[in-house]
Amino acid sequence: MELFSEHGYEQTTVAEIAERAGLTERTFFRHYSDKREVLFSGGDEFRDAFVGRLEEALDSMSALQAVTIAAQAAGASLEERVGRDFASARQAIVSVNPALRERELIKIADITAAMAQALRLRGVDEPDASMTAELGMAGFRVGFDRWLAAGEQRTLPGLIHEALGRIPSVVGS
Amino acid sequence: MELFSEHGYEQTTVAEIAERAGLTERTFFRHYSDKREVLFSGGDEFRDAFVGRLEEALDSMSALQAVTIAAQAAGASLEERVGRDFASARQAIVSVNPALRERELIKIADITAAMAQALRLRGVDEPDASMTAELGMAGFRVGFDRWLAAGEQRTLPGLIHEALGRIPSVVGS
DNA sequence: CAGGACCATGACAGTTGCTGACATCACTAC
DNA sequence: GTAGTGATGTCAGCAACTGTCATGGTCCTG
Repeated sequence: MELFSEHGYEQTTVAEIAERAGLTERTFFRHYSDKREVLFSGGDEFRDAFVGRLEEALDSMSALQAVTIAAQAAGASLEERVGRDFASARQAIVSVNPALRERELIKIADITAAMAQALRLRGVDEPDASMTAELGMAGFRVGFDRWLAAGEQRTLPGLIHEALGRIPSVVGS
Repeated sequence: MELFSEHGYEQTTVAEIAERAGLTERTFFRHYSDKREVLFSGGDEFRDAFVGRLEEALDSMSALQAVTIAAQAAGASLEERVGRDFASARQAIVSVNPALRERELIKIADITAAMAQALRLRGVDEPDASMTAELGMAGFRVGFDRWLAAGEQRTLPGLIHEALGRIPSVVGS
């Protein structure tokens, strides 16, 4: 994060990162599958928070409600684990770099696919399972973007809830 | 496509592609920004079909209806321009390769952002603009995936329409 | 405590994607 | 006919990534 903030992501070489960490370049690639992964290390916990909470919630409510709960839980987990300041600094680096955006998008897509699979296992048919998962993730993304907007005071789960709460009127109008 | 089908995407070098095309490797990179782009050459037309149709449709109907029309138009354009067989062969290569999936996802994300921007210019506020755009793209994706499923007979626009038509009941149940 | 089975790291060479710089050649405008 | 423009070739070079082998530490076991 230090090096990326100072010189930008592309201008920072893996050799420099390794040196700053007191490691060899070869060792870096043993810990991270590629250069981009340094910025995505907490991804597994995030996915597990998302999907795990979804599976729990599915016992007692509709699919979309459960997905909403899961998205909010993932947001709460993110807010607690890393905080808004870190998330904002990280996003400033990721959002301006196509290669990093791509990596972020595929992580999100994989979580969406995992949610759809969980819904299918609970008896939700296609295309409803995929659409519901996509809706939930759309709510997360829209809420997340607004959470990092300048001057925003609300909590991430609150913004996610608001985004998903807009669906009925978007559909109805 | 030939080389990728024979040896796989990663096992095919740019030098081989260039040689098969009777070009130099350097010339390849003058036509395509990177190795992945050979498989995404029609992307601009696709995006224009999507966003252009959305802007037209916004004059006479609700935002979600317009997005639905746009997604169906993009689907029709795709079906007509490349056909199901080619799309299927291409997807078989793209879907198994993370690097190619990433490229596909960022193209989709850019179109989604362009749709949200078009909606905002027509007076749709946030978060509704982003949510509507995300909904429309979700419908396209779900429809597209089913279009390529084995044994599927329906048209791509028809499947997109069906996917988006499921939203009210997903929300309501 | 000796010996061996690991596991993380270092060292090093090699491949491939991609870029900058310069030269060449065909074509067009005037 | 000449100058300009655009597409291509040539070449050198960087940086991301990988395979392979060596080294050193830790832990387990007899």
